[in-house]
Amino acid sequence: MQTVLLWLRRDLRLADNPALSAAVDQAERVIPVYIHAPDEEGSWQPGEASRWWLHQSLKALSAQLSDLGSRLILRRGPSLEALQALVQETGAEAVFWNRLYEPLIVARDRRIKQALRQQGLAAQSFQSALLVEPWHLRTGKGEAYRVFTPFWRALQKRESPRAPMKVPRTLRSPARWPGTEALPALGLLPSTPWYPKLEDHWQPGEQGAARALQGFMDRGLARYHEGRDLPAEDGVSRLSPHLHFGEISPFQLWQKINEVMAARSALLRGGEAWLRQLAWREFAHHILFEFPHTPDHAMYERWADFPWRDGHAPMLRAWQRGETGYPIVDAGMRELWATGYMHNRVRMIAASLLVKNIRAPWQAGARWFWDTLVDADLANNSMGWQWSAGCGADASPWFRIFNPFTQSRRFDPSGVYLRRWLPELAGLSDKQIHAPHELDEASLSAAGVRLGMEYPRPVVDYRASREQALEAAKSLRAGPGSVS
DNA sequence: TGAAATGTTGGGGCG
DNA sequence: ACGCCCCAACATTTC
Repeated sequence: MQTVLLWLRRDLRLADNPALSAAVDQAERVIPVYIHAPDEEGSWQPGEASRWWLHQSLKALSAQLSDLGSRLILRRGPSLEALQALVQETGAEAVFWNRLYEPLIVARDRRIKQALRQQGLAAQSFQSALLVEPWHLRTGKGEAYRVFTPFWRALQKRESPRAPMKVPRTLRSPARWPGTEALPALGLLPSTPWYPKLEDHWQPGEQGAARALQGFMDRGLARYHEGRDLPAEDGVSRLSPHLHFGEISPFQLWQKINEVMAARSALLRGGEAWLRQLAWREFAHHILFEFPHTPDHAMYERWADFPWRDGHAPMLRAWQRGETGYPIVDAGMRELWATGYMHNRVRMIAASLLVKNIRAPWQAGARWFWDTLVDADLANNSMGWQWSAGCGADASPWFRIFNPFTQSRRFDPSGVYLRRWLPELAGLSDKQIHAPHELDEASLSAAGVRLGMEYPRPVVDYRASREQALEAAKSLRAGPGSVS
C-alpha cells in the first residue's frame, strides 16, 4: 500500500500502538490524524477537565510525531466526512484505528467502517485499549460476566496478554501534507483559564504516563495493598487519566508490573492488588459493552422506582462545593475541584454520602464527576456510581452505608489529608478534626472555628438519614439484596 | 472495599 | 470460696 490514514482517538501514544505499527508495516506513507467530533458522543461529551487533558495530550503527541519527522493532522468532525475528505486529498487507500467500547462510539465506528469499505478502502480496527475483548470472555453458559470475582478468575486463566509493541523507528511522510487545524482552534481549553492549577499536578502525554508509572513503581507499588486506602499518602498510581487517553496501554502495564513482581518478591502483594484494579477497568468496559444503557439507567430495572429525596438540590450543591459539613467528603470534593482528581477511597465515601444519606440520584453524582475529573471514563464512572448506589453489576449491597466519621478516623487518622484541603479546620487536634459538629463551644473557639461560619454544620443528620435510606431500600418490591 | 445491633465470653472487683 | 455484677473484647447477626 502507498498511503494509510492512522485515525487516532484515545490511543495517544507511539509505543504499543497496534494501528500505528500495522500502518508502518503495511504502507509506504502514514498520515496520523485526530478528528475533533465531540457531538458524536451524545450527552457524554468530555467535560472541561477532560478537554484540558486532551489538549495537552494532543500537543505532546504532535511534538513526538515531529521528532520522528511526521506530523499530527487535526480536523473537525463529522468523523466520516473528515476521513473521506482526507482520502480525497491524499489518495490514501486505507484507514486504520484502535477500537473503543462506548456504545455510541461502537455504533459510529461500525457505520464508518462499512462506508469506507463500500468506497473500496481498506478499513481496519485493532485491539489496544483492553486486554480482552468483551466478546471473547464468556461464562460457561456463554453469557457476559456480571460478577467481578469469576470475571477476574477467568481473565487470569487465559493465556497471558500479548507483549507490547515497540515505537516505530521512522514514519515516512506523504509527498505533500494535507491541511490541518491549529490545536487552539479546536476550542478544547475553556475561555476562562482556570486550568493552570491542573498543570501543577499532571503531565499529560506519553512521557507523563511513563513518568507516573516509574514514580509509582519506585514509591507506591510495594505497599500498594495498604497504601491505596490512605488518601494522605502517595500510595496510588494516578495512571487513570493516562489510561483513559491511551497514553499508556494495559498491555504495557500488565507486562511491566508482572516483570517487576517476578524480579522482586517484595512487590508481589502490591502488584497483585494493583493488577486486580486494572482488571476492574476491564470489567467495567465489558459491562458497558454488554449493557449499553448503564451510563444513564440502573443496570437492573426495578431501581428506576427508587424514592430519591425530594428537594435534594441544595444538598447536591453543597456536596459539589465541598460544604457538606462532613470533613472527609468536603476534603475530597475540594481535591477534585482543585486537581481534577480524587483518591479512590474518598470517592467511595463521598459517593456513599450523596447516594445514601443525601439520597440524590446516583446519576447526579456521576454527572458531576464526569464534568470535573481528568480521568472521567464512561465505563469506570458508570460502574463506580452504580456500585456505590447498589444498583449495578456486582454492586455493593444497598445496606452498606459508609460512616464518613469512622472512615475518616480509620484511613486518615492524623488528619493530614483533611488539613491539606480544609485549612479552616487546621487548628483542631487529630482527634477532633474528623467531626467538628460534635465538639463543644470551647474546643471550637480555641481552634478558631464557628459552625455555620468558617465551617458548615452537616447538611444531613447522619443517623437519621441512614435509617431513612434503609427504609427507602425496603420499599423496592424485590428487596434490596436480590439481583435482576 | 460497611456499620450497628446483638450475643458471648472471661476477667476483675466486690460483698 | 463463691456468686454476682460490670464491662471490655470479640463474634455473630442484621440491615
